[in-house]
Amino acid sequence: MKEITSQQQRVLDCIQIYINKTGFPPTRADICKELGFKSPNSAETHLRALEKKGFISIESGASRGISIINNDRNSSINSDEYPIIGLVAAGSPTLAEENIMNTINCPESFFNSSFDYFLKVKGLSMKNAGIMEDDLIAVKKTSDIKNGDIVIARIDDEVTVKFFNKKSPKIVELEPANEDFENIVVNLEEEELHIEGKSVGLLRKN
Amino acid sequence: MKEITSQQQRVLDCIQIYINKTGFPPTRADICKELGFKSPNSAETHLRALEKKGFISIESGASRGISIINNDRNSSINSDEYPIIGLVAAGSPTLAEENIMNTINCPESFFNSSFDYFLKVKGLSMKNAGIMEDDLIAVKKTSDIKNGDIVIARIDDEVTVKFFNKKSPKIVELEPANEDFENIVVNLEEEELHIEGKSVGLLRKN
DNA sequence: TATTATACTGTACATATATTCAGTACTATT
DNA sequence: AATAGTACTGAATATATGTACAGTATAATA
Repeated sequence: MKEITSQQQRVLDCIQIYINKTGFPPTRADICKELGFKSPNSAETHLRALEKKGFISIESGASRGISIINNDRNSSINSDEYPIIGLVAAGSPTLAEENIMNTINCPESFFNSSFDYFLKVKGLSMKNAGIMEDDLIAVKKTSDIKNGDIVIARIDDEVTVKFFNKKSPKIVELEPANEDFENIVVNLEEEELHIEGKSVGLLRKN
Repeated sequence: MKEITSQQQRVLDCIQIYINKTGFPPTRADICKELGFKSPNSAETHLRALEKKGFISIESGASRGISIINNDRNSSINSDEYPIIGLVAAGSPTLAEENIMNTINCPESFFNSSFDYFLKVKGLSMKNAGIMEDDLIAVKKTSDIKNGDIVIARIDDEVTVKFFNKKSPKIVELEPANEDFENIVVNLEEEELHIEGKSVGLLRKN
């Protein structure tokens, strides 16, 4: 699979959004309208490029004959198989194979936002937020974090799940939801804080 | 919602199968080809009937503008659609249409056990068990209950989610997981206790 | 330097498609 | 007996749509 360009990604996203919204794929004209193109051939050439690269298939002659090819090898965006990663005290929750305990088949639009993997929770530091040991948190890899979000944070090799609270441009507090645990105060000038992502959902099996 | 006729059901199934196969809805001609009709108007009239009865929506003027309206009742094909039922204080959590708030597409083997519906939780009586307001509990309709199971219990018209604890052949205690709530002691000789099912999993969107 | 890929505008046209109209026939309901 | 719904055939047509052709421009590659 070749690389996708940013414009081609825009077109691909546009198709997916259109299908989600209407239930059927867009025409060339629909894509032009969504993305501001003035010629249907602009959409056409992008579609042919996406087809050539294997991202979509186009039924020749048929109207709205575009379908998105699910290729889970490529991005985690189109995949229905989501990995479960164990929250180990030391080390970043990477998608490296040795950290993947299992996978779960799950619709892409299962939670309100897309997500990248499930994190298996250790400990009870977020107990009062209803996050218990062995719960699976749906994690979206993003740096778009607001105060009050439940984030997966890493300081050096220590990974934790906490509430995010930016007190000042320099100070971030990571707040547990359990009276037995203390706030973690991070001075961004002294320590490196990595936000691996945020929680967009939770799954529990019992 | 009116009743569907057998021919209309065939057309509806045909549309669903076509979408599953190709990724986009069929044309009138496609439906004719699949079902052996000789005139596109045969498909057209069935489509209009299905639209009138609320099974599909048709985008006027658009080609392939058919989309199936999600109605879990009509799910011979989509066995992965589970209803969400609101936990109302009064009344049994039935699958009657008026109680279904929404549906979720979910693999059948998503939790460790099969289940029948999602129950949307009201209140915080199971807070310490990690069950928060608006969480969705995956409920399996069963009477195979052990002590310690989280059950959906009904006494008269009152429905609650609690831990199940059979103290004696006559006495069942329904125990909340929140110090602000009291145990419900049920004397089976005096009151009727209906166990609607038990929790086999939990889903939270945030 | 020539070639290829990307990224568009603009026009044109064959055909794919929705949709209407005119019929026929059967069934159930009022 | 009249009306409405179902279940079709068959033909006609406006328009929705895919797709080719003719350009322009930029960037990267061989």
